[in-house]
Amino acid sequence: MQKDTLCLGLLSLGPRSGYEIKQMFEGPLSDFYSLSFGTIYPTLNRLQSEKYVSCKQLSQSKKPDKKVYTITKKGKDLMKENLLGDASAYIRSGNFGDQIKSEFFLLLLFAKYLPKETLETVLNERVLFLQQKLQQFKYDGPVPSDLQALRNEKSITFIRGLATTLIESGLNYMEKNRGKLN
Amino acid sequence: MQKDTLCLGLLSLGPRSGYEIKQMFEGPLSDFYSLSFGTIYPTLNRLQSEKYVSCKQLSQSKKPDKKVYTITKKGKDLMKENLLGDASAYIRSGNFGDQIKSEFFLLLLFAKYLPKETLETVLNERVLFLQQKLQQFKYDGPVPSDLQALRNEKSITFIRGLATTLIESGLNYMEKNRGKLN
DNA sequence: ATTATATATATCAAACTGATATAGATACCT
DNA sequence: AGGTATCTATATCAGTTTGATATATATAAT
Repeated sequence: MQKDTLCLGLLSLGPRSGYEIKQMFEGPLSDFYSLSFGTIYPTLNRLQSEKYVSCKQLSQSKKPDKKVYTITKKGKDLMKENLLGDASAYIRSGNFGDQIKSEFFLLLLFAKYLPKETLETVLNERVLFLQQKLQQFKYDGPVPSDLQALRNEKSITFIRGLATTLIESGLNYMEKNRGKLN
Repeated sequence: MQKDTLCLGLLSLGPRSGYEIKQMFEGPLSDFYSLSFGTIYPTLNRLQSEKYVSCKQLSQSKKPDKKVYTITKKGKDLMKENLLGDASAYIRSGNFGDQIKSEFFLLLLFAKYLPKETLETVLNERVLFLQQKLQQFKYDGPVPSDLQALRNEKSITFIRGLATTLIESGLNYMEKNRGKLN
């Protein structure tokens, strides 16, 4: 999915600044996709110059000003059109896997070259990390408005359930089988 | 993990050409990491000029010549040193998640903008893909030598078991809960 | 005061990808 | 015999993306 469609999609959930969009990519969304500032800011500027989003400079007390972007009618139309194109391209491409770069799995692959205690630490930290992730996905209390906007999406129920299931079965497997690595 | 360490690590499993390294990244390894030709070839050339690998031009019948790279003692030393550094950096970084770009999850997130039948196709194709992946990970018969080299690694038993568990629980969840997306 | 931290925007060198070019060899079709 | 397609194999590069850095405002802590 191109960055334009993704930014427009996130803005369709409510007006946001570039900084807030980045924050969405650092919460639970980070497990599925991410974009850096170097991509987000230029994209928003271009989308604005092409009238797909409008922009209001907002003064805040206790914080620096921010530029809040709102998706326009033209932007929503483009988003829907692109989304359809992306889905068709996804289907036609025949490539239904995710693009993954996993430092953890590479370290496991070359585990035999690592001291035993280093490997143990890597595994322990990964388990702790996954346990935290699991709590995040299960947590149902109040969250910042950026994340609440995501959470209001109907499909998020399905996605959170899937993430929870995957992490739980992964943790379970690791705790039962980590002995095989020694 | 830097590309140098990764290429050396793969060459430590046996001599390979750039094309064969790329093929390893297109098999089961693709689910954990990947590098493109544009990264692999320049890396191998540099590693050779710095004596971390040696290179033999090989004539083949029925196929074009290939350049087969073999890791040197100096290369193995660098690999082990880098691997230790990578593991320490991983632990210190505090970032234990994987970097993921998932077109599938983004399409799910914006599912409400997609026609019902498009969403159904996306889900059906993903399920078929995962079922194939599962068979690949479970398959224990003969494979090309590149993949056999990976399979001989002791840690692969753990990794294959983990991948199998994750895919199975994911498929199970999707088949039980996909109704929630309508 | 100084340091640290958080919010916020912006830019850019370095790295990486995806596409393309080139080329040898086989295989199939007409 | 010529044309097309496919697979193996190496190489390059424009365009994209990241990760780091710069700049600035404001609060909080030492």
